Amino acid sequence: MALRNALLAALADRESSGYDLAKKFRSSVANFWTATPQQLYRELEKMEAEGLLSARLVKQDKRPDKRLFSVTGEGRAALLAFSRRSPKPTTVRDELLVQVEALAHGDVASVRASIVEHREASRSRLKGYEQRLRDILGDRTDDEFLATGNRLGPYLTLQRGISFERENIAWAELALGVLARRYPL
Amino acid sequence: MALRNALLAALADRESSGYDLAKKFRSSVANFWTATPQQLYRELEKMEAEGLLSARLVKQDKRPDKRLFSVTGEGRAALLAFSRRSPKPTTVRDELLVQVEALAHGDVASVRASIVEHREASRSRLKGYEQRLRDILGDRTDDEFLATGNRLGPYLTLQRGISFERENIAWAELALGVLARRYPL
DNA sequence: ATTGCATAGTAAAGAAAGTGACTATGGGCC
DNA sequence: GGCCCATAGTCACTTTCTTTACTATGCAAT
Repeated sequence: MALRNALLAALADRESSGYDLAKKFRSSVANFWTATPQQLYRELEKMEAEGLLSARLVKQDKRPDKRLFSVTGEGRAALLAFSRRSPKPTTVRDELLVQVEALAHGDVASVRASIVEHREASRSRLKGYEQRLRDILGDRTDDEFLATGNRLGPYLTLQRGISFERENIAWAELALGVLARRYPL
Repeated sequence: MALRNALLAALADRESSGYDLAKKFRSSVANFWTATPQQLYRELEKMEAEGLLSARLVKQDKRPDKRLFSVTGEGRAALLAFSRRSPKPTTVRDELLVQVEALAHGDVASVRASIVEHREASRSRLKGYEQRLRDILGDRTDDEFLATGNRLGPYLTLQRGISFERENIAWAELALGVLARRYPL
């Protein structure tokens, strides 16, 4: 009931295929909503059946045909209605932090390795977000963009993604420092 | 397959009832893992059936009887095995950010109100975490605690919760500032 | 006297999500 | 020629989660 809205939000800007959306969910939407490609394809079918989306088949020469989805009037109405509802509280699922919580009952060396992995993944996502931010800004400063730009929503969610990843990295450094001190190699 | 580990982590420290766990998941574990009471009761049953937990009935005078769960040897082994697995990537579900992403297609006044609500909820959780941190530290400084304390895991996850909520608040301020500028009341 | 809150749970349907395998085309690499 | 990668999906199965609605007890406030 909520993935739909993330899809409507993504499709409201541009017509896309399931494949395009899967990439977008992997690279940027994952910041605030995660979904697997299978989920997307399933949900897109349902939404088309319910009249929120319309689809058109595009034949391609050099690659497989694709279906491009776009938001219908009904879909736009649903998105507007969603924007008026009070959003559910954020939910987080972070297995690494479960491991850290149980540090005293687990394998410290292994958890330490997981923290390092996690930090590297955050660094890599952070780079992607920063690149994307530069793309949105173009040659404008943040301030010029905020005064006149027309992709405020994506700008704001991107900022949240950036600060989240920065905090992930800072936290990982803290945790590794603590572990180095208490559990020397 | 993963909620169990969060439960094992919570129970490894102290024997608890389902009700206790529900409170803990609401107030602190929610930082890195969310679960409803119904999920917990169901999972606890399964885990007891599989031998990861043992339960004992405690009769109470002034309130309903309760069942206290504790981790068995098998449960400890499962937790150790979990700590050695590579954790799945963090997943986030944040409806507010979906609304913000679709700002241009939604009701800005309503989204603004949601951001304010969200900020207040973060402030309140932040206060709770800071209190909990003071409880863990007692009269020690962070540094003394890190040198000798014995609840390092909870300390670290709490730090992550605190920085997360601080960033939520800072982001909300940013977003409200941007909206005030672009969509004056 | 009743309402509301905290404690302590249970039941069961239905929606959503995750997992793994599979089909197909074309391009580039070695 | 064989292999992997990117594109563009589909299918089936299973697990997990959410939602809604229940049962009970005792305390405190109005």
